[in-house]
Amino acid sequence: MPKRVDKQAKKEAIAKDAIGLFRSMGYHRARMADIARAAGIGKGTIYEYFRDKTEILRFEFDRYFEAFSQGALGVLQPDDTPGRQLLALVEFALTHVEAWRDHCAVYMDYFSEARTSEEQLFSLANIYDEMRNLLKRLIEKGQAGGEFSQEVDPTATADLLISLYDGVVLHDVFDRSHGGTLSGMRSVVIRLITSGLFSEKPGSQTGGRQT
Amino acid sequence: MPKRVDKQAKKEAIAKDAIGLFRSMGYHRARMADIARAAGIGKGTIYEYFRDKTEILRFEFDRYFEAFSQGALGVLQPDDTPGRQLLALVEFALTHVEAWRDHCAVYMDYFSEARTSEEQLFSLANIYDEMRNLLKRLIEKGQAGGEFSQEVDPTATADLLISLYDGVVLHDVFDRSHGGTLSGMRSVVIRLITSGLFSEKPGSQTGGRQT
Amino acid sequence: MPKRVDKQAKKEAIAKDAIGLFRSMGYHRARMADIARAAGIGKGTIYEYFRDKTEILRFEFDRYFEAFSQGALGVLQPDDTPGRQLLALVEFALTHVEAWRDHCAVYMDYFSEARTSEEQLFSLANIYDEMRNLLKRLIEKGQAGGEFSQEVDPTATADLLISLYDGVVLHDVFDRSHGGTLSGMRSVVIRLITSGLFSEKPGSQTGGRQT
Amino acid sequence: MPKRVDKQAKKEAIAKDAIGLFRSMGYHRARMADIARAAGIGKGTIYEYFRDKTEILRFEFDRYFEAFSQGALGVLQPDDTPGRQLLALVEFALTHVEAWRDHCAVYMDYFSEARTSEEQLFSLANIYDEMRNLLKRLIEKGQAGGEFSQEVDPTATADLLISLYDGVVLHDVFDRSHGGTLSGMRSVVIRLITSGLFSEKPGSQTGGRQT
DNA sequence: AATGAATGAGTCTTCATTCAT
DNA sequence: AATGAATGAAGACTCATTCAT
Repeated sequence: MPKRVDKQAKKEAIAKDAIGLFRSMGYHRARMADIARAAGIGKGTIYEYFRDKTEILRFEFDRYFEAFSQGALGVLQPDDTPGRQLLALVEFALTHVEAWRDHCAVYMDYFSEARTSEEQLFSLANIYDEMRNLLKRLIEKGQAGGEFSQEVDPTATADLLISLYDGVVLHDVFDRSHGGTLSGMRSVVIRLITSGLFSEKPGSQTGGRQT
Repeated sequence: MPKRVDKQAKKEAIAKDAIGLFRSMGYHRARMADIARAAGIGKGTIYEYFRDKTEILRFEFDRYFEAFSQGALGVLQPDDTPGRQLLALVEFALTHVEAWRDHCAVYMDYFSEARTSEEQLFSLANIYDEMRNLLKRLIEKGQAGGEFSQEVDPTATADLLISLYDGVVLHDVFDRSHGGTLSGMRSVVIRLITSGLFSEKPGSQTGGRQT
Repeated sequence: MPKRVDKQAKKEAIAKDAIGLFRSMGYHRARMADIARAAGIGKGTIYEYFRDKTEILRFEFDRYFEAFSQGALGVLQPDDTPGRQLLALVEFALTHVEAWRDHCAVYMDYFSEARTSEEQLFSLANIYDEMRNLLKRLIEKGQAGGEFSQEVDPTATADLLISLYDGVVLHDVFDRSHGGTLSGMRSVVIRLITSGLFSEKPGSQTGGRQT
Repeated sequence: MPKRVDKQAKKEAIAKDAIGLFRSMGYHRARMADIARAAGIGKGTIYEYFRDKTEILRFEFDRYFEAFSQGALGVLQPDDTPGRQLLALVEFALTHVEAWRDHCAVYMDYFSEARTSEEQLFSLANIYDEMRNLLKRLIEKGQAGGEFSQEVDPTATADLLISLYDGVVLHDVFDRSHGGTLSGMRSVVIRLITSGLFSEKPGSQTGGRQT
């Protein structure tokens, strides 16, 4: 039993070091030898813990998404209104990006790999579906209770929110120079979701949107 | 006396075929031989038009971003209010995604490559800066005129909108299965930006969650 | 007939430009495109005058060796003693190196290519044989007349002189930095051949060479 | 726990096999696959020991020159006269050519490569300088002691001797057919250096041709 | 369990040569 | 005769993976 734990711990340690390397030099540029060096082990040892290079990526992103799922469920207070729950989710999502910065930087590599992988080992579609359904139900409930606007399509909105999340992750990688766009972005996201960018009396303004 | 060829046209044709291939099999998986076959030319001929593999990617994304920049400026009616201009930009951005679907699918490969490229030939930062400034000025003008909410930070908002765009591009790739999430997303995006997801009288509800 | 002359002249012009290029960047590093550019013609045009790349090399070194042969014969005054004739040859050989500096710099490339060429198109062996025989006969005649030392083997001596020539050519390429070793070397070579490096009364000194 | 290998010994073994191959088929014609086969290893294994193809060449010629330097110093008996030392050096040099025949055959490839190499990693100039200085000092000492002729310039003479060596090396490659010109050449070289080719009383004869 | 030496399939890239114009 | 666009065979080099120790 203690051996098992050690194995699992070492596997996680290797993967963590690998992700750190992927972040700094990219998944494709990082060679197995680099990963081994970063993890302070021999090259062959990696294969005692991972079938191949992509499995390291998969392993870490399974953890990433698992943590996201768990965390998302954790912030949902059953007694809250759907609106509050949605905002809690958004809040959590941004926190998650901050807490998993290394992974976010590798997000594109992961997607890129996942998209063209021959074996459909990557469960991206599932993860998306899961999140989409969660959000969809939330929105529908909110619409039923009159809290959310009736005008939006729940599925499309769910997709939009996921896209927004993906975009924030993606964008954050490139604007590390800005010194972290995330902190400033939090309140804007909340504002956007609650009442949009326009000032209080939207009235006739929106009606005129040109085709 | 030698063979006459429109070099520019052929270069574009090769790159276009290459992007199509990158879309279907991914940038890294596509070998130069595949590109040559897809373009109906010999392997060596590619090098008559491109220095190396990455230059194909760069070339096409320069076109992509150039088209975006030009198109974005094109939809801005000087007489419109900032609000209308912003909505026009959003509208255009979504159209652009639809018109450049192949490129969008390769977006991640491009970013991934650009991020870790040794040569800093990729002008991603410039493009982001350009768009950010454009949006920022628009928002500031809108705030000055009372059309936009005073509560949001212009820079953060610009970042958010760019992120939203990137996210839509990124996400669209994976939900091709859905049969195009874009069409449904358009109205939601407009709604989100104009008045948020909540119904008209959100009042005090949101205040509770903001940490 | 005038056309013929033009062809021949152009062929020589191309080859000359090519040799200049070989000198500066080496035979292997110089591409046909470089040669064409240096000659101010199209890439394909080279093949109107030369079967392939090696033929340029061969053509120029045929000229080099032909000029050497002709020149060598030219300086041989039939009335001179073999000793004077030998010195005249040495004198000429050094002059030849100076006059064909470009070729000398490419000497190694030529030898290297000639040595491993599949087709035995290169007439190096013939040239060596010719020169060896010329020198050998000269030395034998000189020995018969008492002018040359009886102690040396004519064939070995002929080889030595050829080696000396090759060495001077080879060495000269690398010591361009010295500002031309050739001028200073002339008198030393003459001295070496006439009476060696030791002072007049060699007597017992040479006898003692160990092993 | 992993395989134990004497890296240095294996590196030398590979390089030795490679040089043998270069001798028979030339440096440029030998492909990495050929080298691998000759060394009885896999293609990739070469790169565990050498950065690239030229490094094999460099490595072996560093050894060649190092052995020459060491050997040359080894035959210099401090008590000997400069004349005897010079002859010992000549003797050694010819022995060295015989002992390093493979390398001599590749000499031209090496020079050719070294001359046009972009990286100035090849230390040919240094080696030449070192030998030139050694010889120069020797000659000067011999002149001071009256053993060598005062008429020759020490530097030019040193250059001449180096050239002679280079020439012998170079020439030997092409006359393998002769069944080894070296043995016969030894006595001629000694004779040449000690007292030239002419018989004892050259007197005024040489004076007439100079210039 | 751990290792790193060995491997060769795979990839990009080069460049002499051809040939349609 | 002249050209340069096109080509693909050839070659150097990479790197994930294996396996003997």
